[in-house]
Amino acid sequence: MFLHIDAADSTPVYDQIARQVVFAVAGGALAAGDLIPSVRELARELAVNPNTVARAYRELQAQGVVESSPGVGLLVRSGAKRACQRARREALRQRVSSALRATLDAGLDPDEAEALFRAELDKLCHRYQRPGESA
Amino acid sequence: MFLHIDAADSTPVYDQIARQVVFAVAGGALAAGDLIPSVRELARELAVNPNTVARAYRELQAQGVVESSPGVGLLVRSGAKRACQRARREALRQRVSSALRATLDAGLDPDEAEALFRAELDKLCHRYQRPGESA
Amino acid sequence: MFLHIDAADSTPVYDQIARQVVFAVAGGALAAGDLIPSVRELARELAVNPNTVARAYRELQAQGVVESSPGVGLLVRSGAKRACQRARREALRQRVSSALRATLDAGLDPDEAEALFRAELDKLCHRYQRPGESA
Amino acid sequence: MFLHIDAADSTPVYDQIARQVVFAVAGGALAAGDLIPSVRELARELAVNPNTVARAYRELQAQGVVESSPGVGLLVRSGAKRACQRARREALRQRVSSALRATLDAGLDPDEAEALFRAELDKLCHRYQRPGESA
DNA sequence: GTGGTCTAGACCACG
DNA sequence: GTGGTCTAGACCACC
Repeated sequence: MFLHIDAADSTPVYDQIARQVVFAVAGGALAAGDLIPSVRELARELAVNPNTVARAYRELQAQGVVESSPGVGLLVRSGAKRACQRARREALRQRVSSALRATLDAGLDPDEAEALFRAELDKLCHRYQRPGESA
Repeated sequence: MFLHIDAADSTPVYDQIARQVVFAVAGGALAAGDLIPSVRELARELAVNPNTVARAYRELQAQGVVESSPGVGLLVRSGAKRACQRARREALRQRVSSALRATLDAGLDPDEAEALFRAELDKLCHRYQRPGESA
Repeated sequence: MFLHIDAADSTPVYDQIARQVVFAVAGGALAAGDLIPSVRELARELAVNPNTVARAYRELQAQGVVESSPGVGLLVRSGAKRACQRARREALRQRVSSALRATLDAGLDPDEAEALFRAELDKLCHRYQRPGESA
Repeated sequence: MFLHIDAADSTPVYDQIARQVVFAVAGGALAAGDLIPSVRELARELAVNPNTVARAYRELQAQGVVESSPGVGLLVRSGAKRACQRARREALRQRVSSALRATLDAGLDPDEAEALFRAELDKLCHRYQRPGESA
């Protein structure tokens, strides 16, 4: 399963679920017409309250990412991919922007902000790309 | 006054106040022994409830940033500067790190993350440094 | 319920609540994973304002004794017991130490301090152990 | 001067002053008819607000420990010594008693309370009586 | 139902 | 004047 809940994250669980579904559609892991996991199944897998999953799904329906097919489940809508990519881009942009704003507000100059950014990026890349993996 | 409340910010008002005091101490705007603004005065200036300011100040006391001098006010503690600088650095580091993690989790590769970062940094710098100002 | 408020005690109500929860964890009356009484419930039982209980609980969270499970309640954290025992021991030690220091500062010699201590201990033990109960 | 202010002590400064005068009378450091330091002089020595000293002296007058001699100052009253000794005894008794009560309330049994007491007494005696000093 | 934030206003202790 | 405590009640997010 492509979903994971981060208890340390301050964003609500239902938001984490909805966001990850959007990102999965944006990245192609979920394609138009695909069935997403049932509320009960996902709730069991993630060990969260079914109401929480249901709320995430409700928001995804409201955003037009999925649609209900009675008796079948929730399907990824045909036009959803492009919208999800836009949403993903915007969400990331906002997050990066606000982190930068906080940094500059705190009195660091752009060079220091950049150094901070590079240090963190290097740290994180070691998790995604083991040294020597990609020549 | 060095404090401003951002109503759009989802972080609680009392947290914004406490954080900005910590940053002011880290940056030297407030030095050891300085009296910070009184609860009532700051509440009036920021147009918030005195209890909200009091809560921010209570947390600053708990963190050891300020200490109460009964009948006088709250004073910046002598050893606070270094701790505040550490706290500021760590807060910024965490924020940048989590923004980057979200970016990479979403499937962007490091180059795309960097491009995103640069674009936002350039946007923000125009607020801090008018074009052509510094060669 | 294991909690009681002593109105005659000059220590704040929220402190009495927090301390008693710490002591309950230290003594095993509350175990890791246990749900502590809800803010509203405890406020009703003790006949104090919910905000007062909330403040006690906030401090317990800050101390790492309990953690919030959104929509569920406050749970005793897994590692809390040992820390609570340490905190309890230290609190008692400080109190005894300061009473003794005051006694010696006042000019009583150690033997007089000891006599005073024994007299009070005997007085108090009669509340905990009826005369003749234990040889 | 026999007075010292402990900033770490949570009891108010004026209380510390008044108490120490009472203890000085009880111990004979101040005798009936002695003049206690003037408000201004003591305030300067202790580096506290004159109002604070004045308040301490007001309480001492109310308790009948000192009396005003217009144009001269405040004198220790003739009958004060015995009352001060009683007050000192009672203050210490209460403090020891409340420390013991807290200890027993916390679940320690009398033997543990005694062990705690002895440990602290030994610690403190090393400050008052250097090893080998009194055989 | 849960906790979390905020407002409003009273009262007290200290200087 | 200062901070500290407590009450009362509103609104929100989450489950």
